[in-house]
Amino acid sequence: MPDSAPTSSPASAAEVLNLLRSHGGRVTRSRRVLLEVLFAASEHMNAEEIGAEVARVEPAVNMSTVYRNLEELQQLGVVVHTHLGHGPATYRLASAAHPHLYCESCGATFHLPLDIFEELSDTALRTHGFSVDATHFAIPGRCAACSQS
Amino acid sequence: MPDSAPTSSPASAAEVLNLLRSHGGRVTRSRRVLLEVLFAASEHMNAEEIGAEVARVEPAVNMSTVYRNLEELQQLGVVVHTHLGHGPATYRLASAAHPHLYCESCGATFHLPLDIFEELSDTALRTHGFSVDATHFAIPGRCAACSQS
DNA sequence: GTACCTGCAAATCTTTTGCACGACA
DNA sequence: TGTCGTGCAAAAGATTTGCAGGTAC
Repeated sequence: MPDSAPTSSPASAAEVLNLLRSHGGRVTRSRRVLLEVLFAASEHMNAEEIGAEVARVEPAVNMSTVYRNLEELQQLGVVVHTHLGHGPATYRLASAAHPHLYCESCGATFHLPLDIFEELSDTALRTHGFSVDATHFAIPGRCAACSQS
Repeated sequence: MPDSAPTSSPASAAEVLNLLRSHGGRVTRSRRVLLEVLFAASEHMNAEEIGAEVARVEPAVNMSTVYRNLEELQQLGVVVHTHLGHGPATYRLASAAHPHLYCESCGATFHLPLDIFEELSDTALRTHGFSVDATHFAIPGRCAACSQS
């Protein structure tokens, strides 16, 4: 299995299944449903939520299968995971990745445009030769409501 | 026990012990040694490393005691913890807190001056009323060496 | 003396892994 | 048919918690 292939972000579950096949993988029920869930998701979902959603269509999918398939899809570059503060990782399609603010007090999250990281990324690259990944961990802090109390 | 008191960062273990006492806490051997370890630390240490270091002076300190005391000190505002990528949290004196870059490939960390976050913090505050905590989670990415390969 | 701390063991939560069986190509 | 995927159960790692006994003040 190759490392994060720079694929041109597949736009449907069917395309990802083809990609899987072309990498020697097999198309199974749980993979098909997992992908449908991910393509239908509007919000971040953690592994358990994804498993629950998959189970609505395909009961008794095991969490280990969910984790293994999410890992597989991450290696194909189709899926990424993000850490929002403490607690379980959240997963989504790589094409939908973006930076987040995460309130450590109430758990609220806010989406940010990628360019908010521009200056920081440039500085990190210039001073340390370091390439910033702005989407893997949320920026923690306190939201407006929680700052007042 | 009060929430994160805005104390004027104590400069020695003895000062923190006084602070503890003034909050109804007691000065115990494990607390004294834990503080000495933290004041002597030049690098980030995770809970296990701290426990090992404490055990050199005071054998058989239990990890649960280490965790409980670290938590206590965080509530007093004396200690903070930082997450460097996946893996255990690292602890240090709040007065020594600063942002980090963390290489997801080799695990190397780089210290950053706080002002590298200035623009991002300003934007988050202006657009979302959000106060960024730049030290709680490291900025992930790839260091210069790992970017080449 | 009493409230607070500690050790010990067990529980927690998320994620990973070993193994034998079942299914896609 | 042979390889790959799955379920199940158990392990893993980091941290938390309940409880009974010990200690600072």
